Amino acid sequence: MKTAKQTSSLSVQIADAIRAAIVDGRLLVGDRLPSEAELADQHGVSRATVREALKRLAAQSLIRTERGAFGGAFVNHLSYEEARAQQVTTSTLLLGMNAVSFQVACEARYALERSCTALAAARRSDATLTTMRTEIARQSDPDLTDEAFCASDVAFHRALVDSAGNEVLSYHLAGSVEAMQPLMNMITFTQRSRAEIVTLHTKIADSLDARDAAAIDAALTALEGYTITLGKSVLEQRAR
Amino acid sequence: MKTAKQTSSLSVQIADAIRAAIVDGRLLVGDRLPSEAELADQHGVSRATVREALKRLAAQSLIRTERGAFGGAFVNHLSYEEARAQQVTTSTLLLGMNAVSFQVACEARYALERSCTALAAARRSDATLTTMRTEIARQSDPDLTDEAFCASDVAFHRALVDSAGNEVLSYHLAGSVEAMQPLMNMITFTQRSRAEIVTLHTKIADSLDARDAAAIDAALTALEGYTITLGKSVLEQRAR
DNA sequence: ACCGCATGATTGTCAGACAATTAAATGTCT
DNA sequence: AGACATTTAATTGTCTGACAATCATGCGGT
Repeated sequence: MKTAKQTSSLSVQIADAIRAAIVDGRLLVGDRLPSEAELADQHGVSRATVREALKRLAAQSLIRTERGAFGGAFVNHLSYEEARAQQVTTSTLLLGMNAVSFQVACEARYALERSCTALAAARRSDATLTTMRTEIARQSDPDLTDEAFCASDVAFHRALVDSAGNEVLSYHLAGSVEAMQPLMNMITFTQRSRAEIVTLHTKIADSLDARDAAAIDAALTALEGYTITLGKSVLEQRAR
Repeated sequence: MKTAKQTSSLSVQIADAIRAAIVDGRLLVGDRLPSEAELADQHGVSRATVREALKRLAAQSLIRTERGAFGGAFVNHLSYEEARAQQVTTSTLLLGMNAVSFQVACEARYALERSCTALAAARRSDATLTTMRTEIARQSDPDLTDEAFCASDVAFHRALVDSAGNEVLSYHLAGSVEAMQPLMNMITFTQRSRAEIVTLHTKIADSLDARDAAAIDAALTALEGYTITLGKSVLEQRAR
């Protein structure tokens, strides 16, 4: 795979060494790393270099640091929330930097979201259904700002994927849905388009209520088509 | 959203400020940030603090640094590869640290993978099909180590998701498949289980060749069931 | 025109210092 | 003895100043 990384900086090498120790279990969650001074000694570098290495790991939420006596760097417990936040940052930037067309992103997002329909139909709970109905009601308010409408849209889809009752699936899907938000925010929602979306959301909620996976699938596909249409019209308008 | 982060360290604050500038476009790909000395002046901190902030951003692949005259920190172009590598690191740790059951992880992974079947059936290319057939042939070699078998398995599924012809979808799916590898490595493949997997892989390739999305779906579901069975037997064996 | 070399800008690393924070140990009062 | 205040020691956060390594540029010599 990767051979000799010719000349990566010392701080990178140290960060890689510690990361490897965490990933393959030589350091467990909650373990305390040696103090910065000790690490500096062990690796034969200055404290500043060790600190840069630790900051790299902290940026990936692999470790957390506490100050004071008996403080130090601890292997962090990566929660679903933290992991999702990082995934969203990465995915958002990926979409923004690679000139991904709205259509391709949308296609991916809805293809992914449809992967929860079968499980959701089988396992749906009243809690997520209630959330979905609540968000639909909110989306029907004409005074809602575009931003709030988008946020409610995300909450609605989040509830849908949570209905599948699989945390790992929720993590992946919620991440991909949220990462799309900057692109979705390009769309200014007219009252007519909002009504159309609310209609489709209602269809999704009703189908989920009835445990009809195929109908959820169909409604999501319709939503995908409509969203792409909206995106195209925005692009055309912007061209002028 | 988040208001006053009471007492986050200066390096975190500076990293957040720069990250925000990148995410919402005030800094574009390829732009050069001010030198460390200038940033230190601007923010009224020492160079060491600025450096720690930059290392945090570098760890997320948001920037890259070059040495020498006219070097400095540049806003990085986040490639699909880099993004996927980060996603895999995060997801792998998430699975490892949260005592996710093999069954739940498997269920999520195959649910996600099935989201590419419709598009893959519609757009499949000879290139990906060839890759899949090649990997199947490799997997039929009885002398293959468990590790190599797993690697080939990943390559096979990677080719399947690439068949959908949507880079964004490939990024998400390949990431979730790869993140499962440490869990998959727990399974020691007997010759009989390898044969069963090769059979199902062949069915997937044949169905993709025939553009039969439903059949791919069914084969993936069968593979999911078989994998979970294997996982269970490993757990039982380990209990003794 | 070509080669080599100095030069300046910039990051990478180091050493040492001090401030801030925090848990534990110690002391003090009731 | 127990509650409360103080000291202490360990540790991270930050600063300062320095030097080494790297590299585009331009200058000078041939």
